[in-house]
Amino acid sequence: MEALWELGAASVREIQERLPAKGRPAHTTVQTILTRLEAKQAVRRAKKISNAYIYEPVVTRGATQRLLVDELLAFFGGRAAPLVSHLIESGQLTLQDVEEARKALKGDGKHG
Amino acid sequence: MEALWELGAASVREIQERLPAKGRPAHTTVQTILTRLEAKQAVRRAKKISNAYIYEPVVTRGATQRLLVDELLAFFGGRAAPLVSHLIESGQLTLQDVEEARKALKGDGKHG
DNA sequence: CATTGTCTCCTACATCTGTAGAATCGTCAA
DNA sequence: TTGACGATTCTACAGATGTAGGAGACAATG
Repeated sequence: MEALWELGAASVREIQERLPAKGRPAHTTVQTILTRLEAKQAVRRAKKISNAYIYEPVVTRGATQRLLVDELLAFFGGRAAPLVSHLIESGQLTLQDVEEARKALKGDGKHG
Repeated sequence: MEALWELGAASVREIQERLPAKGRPAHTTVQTILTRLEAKQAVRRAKKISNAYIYEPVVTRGATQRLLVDELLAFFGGRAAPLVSHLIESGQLTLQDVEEARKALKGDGKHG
C-alpha cells in the first residue's frame, strides 16, 4: 500500500502502473487509497497536470518506520532487548550490525 | 486485546475483570473477542467449569512477537540494521543490551 | 459542437476489529 | 420443578481498509 514512497510524487496512473502486474488493483482502487491517505494527511496533492492530480508523500518512509517500531516496542513492554534477541535468533542481525550499534551508542553518549 | 497471555488459561470473566478498570469492555465484548480468536485458532477452549469455558492460548506471546517482528522486518526490506538504528536513536537500546547481543552472536556461531 | 479517452468523485460492498445488548441455555439452590 | 444468576450464542453497529463500478468533468481532436 505504501509502495508509492519509492516513486516520490506521482499520479494515480503512474502508481497503479508501477505496481506489480500480479494482482494489480484497479485504477479507482488506487485513487480511493490516495484519497484516504490524503484525508489522513499522509500524502497531499502537490499539483495538477491536465486533469490529473500529482500526489506527494507528506510522511516519509522513515517516519512511518519509526512509528511502526515504536508500536512494536510498546508491544514488547517498551524494552528493546527481547526485540534484539529475536533479531539475533532469526539470523537477521549480524555481528557487524551490533558492532556498529555499539559504536553509535558509545559515540553518542547523550542517551538516557 | 492480547493481555490474556499474562493470565494463561482463564475464563471470560477472569479476563474481563483483570483488565484495567479504566475503559474496561463489557463481558460480552471479551466473549466475542475470545470467540473470534478461537476461530482464528489463537486460543482454544480447554475445558468447561460449570457453564463457563476456560480459554487457553494456543499461540504464545513469544510466537506472536516473532510474527510481528518479522512483519516489521519485511517492511524494512528484511534488513535489521535500520531497525536497530532507530532503537538506538530513541534511546531504547542500551549499551548493555548491545553487549549481550554481541555475546549471544559470538557464542552462537551457527548463524548465517 | 460532438466524440473519445482519461481522471476524479460518489457510492457500494466485503472483511476485520472493537463494542455490546438481547435472547437463550445451563447450573445451582430451595 | 421453579427461580435466580451467570455464561454462551446471536445479532448488530461503527470505523478502518481493500476493492471497484458508474457517472460526471475536462482536455484533445475533428
